[in-house]
Amino acid sequence: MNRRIIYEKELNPSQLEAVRFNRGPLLVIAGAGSGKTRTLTYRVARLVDEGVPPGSILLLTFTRKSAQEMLKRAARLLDSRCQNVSGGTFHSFAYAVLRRYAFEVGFENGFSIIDRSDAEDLIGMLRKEFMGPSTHGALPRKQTLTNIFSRAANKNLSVEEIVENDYPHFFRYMELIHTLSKAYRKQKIEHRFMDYDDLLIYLKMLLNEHPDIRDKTCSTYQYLMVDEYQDTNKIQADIVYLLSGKHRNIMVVGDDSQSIYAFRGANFENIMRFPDIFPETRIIRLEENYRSTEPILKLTNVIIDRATRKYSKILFTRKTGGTPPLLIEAQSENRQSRFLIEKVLGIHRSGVPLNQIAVLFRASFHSFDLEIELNREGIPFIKVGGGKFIESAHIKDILAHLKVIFNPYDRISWYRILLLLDHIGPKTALDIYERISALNSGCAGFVHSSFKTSRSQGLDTLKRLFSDIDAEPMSVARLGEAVVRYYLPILRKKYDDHPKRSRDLEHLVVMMERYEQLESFLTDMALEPPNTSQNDAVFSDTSNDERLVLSTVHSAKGLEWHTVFIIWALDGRFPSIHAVHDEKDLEEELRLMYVAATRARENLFFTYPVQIYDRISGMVLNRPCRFIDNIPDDILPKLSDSDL
DNA sequence: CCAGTATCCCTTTTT
DNA sequence: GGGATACTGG
Repeated sequence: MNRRIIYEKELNPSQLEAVRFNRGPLLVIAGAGSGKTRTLTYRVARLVDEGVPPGSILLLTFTRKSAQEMLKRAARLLDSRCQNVSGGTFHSFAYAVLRRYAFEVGFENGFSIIDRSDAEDLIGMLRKEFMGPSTHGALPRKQTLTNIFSRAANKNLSVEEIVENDYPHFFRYMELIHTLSKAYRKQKIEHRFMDYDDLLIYLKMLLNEHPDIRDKTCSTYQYLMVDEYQDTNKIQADIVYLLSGKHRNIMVVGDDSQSIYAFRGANFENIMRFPDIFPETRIIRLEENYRSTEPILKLTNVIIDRATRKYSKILFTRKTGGTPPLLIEAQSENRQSRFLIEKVLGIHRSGVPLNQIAVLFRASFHSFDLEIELNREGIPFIKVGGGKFIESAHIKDILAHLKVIFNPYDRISWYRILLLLDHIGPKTALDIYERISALNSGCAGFVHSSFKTSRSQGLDTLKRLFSDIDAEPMSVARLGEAVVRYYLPILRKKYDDHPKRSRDLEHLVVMMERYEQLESFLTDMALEPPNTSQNDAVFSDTSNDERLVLSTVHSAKGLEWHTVFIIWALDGRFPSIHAVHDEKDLEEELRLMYVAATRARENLFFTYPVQIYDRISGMVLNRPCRFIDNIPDDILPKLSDSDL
């Protein structure tokens, strides 16, 4: 049933203008809590309402979850047609397009996506290969190399430029780094791998070099909308430009003050320069904040006021009253945790559900002590961000087996699963892979060969696994079960904490139940890995389960809670010690703090332990975060936990 | 050539 | 306090 939407009643004038905007480029500068999502959903609904075919609308967002959420909301506003709007991340969109046109970008036989750690493994193998005795130990580690290559790709710069600017101390190995970069590129092509960056690079290339495909794509997607535009990078901006084609119906929404992904190449200049690239751009500002009370907004305005470059906008709210934020000095880390727990329990008792309270922090490990205390007190919580689940070795082991089943020439994964076996080291593993590759008959080649390893019991078991799997067709989840069954003995031998880890494996199998194709499971694991760490949190889509939320600030983007605690508001932690020497990095930390603080509706607390010795820097950290230091008491009152 | 032990490193944030 | 790398003995 088609609900009749009365746009002018449900939206404020600025939102309404954006929603009614029809054709051409539109830039919406949307302050925190100003109804950005609302504006996007209403615009989707309005377009569909007026007869635009849903399939011709493309909504690009930062996570696929937020795209789905918006389309669901639009469907609730109007009707189910909105669910047919195309939505997703740049990466998932790129994947969808490239799968269709793989041939045109030189991947005649398709490709698979490798995630960050796969890329590191591959680069690590090459690094070992190319490392001579003279460069022993001095070459950047594999993570650093991966970083360099990825930055170059995302910023559209050469590897040389990145090394020169960001890693000058490695400049003398430039030649070798360059060789490695080329070798990495070659390996990826040979093995039909694309990393995250490649998805964007090849999409851009495709659109650039194939005008016919570009025209076709542009006419398919007549209306483009991009959310979180402040966190796009150069290639993404180029892609947006190419996609806007002749129709130039491109709406981008963002807040330059909330740009927090520069470390992965995002450039908030994209949003600043948008009107230069599309000179006929209409700019709309959303400045009314519907989220936070006045005292909170007053503080966040002070925080962001210290940023140097931004679109000017002044947020205001009509939510007067409310308590001012509070800065609390705790005597130790543990006292910080205990203060927080007490406060949480108090607020909870006064009627606020636990899932409406969030604890935010700069880096994932900042919550360790708190997690221990929460467990001790039996307070249920969910931790978001930090990417633990998919990163853990046992999960990667299982995925490696599945990847080999999907692509028997996946060198990284073969290497990984062979190394798990007794008496097989790097050399033997590579030899075996070479054989499999030369035989060119997939897993069967492996199953039916004999290898001259003296003690090859492990190999026989592995062969049996693959031949069992080959014998009968199984569902994705059954496949997972078979691999887990095979892997369990290895797990027990490898880890003392195997009970906990084997529960993770069971969860993984449950997740697999949702998939019909192994390929789509593996793609999702690479493109949209579960964001929460371990435990059953992964599956509970029920948003009303009662758990305290622990989250990195990055993962909290776009969300809001009744009460927000920002812990470790200690200079050197937040802002991170690594950022304090660089003007630009520091400003990003400032924006990060702004994002954190603007998540709060009613209550906002900052806490920091008064004195901490930092091992890494060898420094004593004893100042509160500089972004909230020296703020007048009437805006940010201060308190010590020893006073309580 | 593998496996076990010593040593050093660094520890953001994520598609 | 952990993970990756380097070294050494079997």
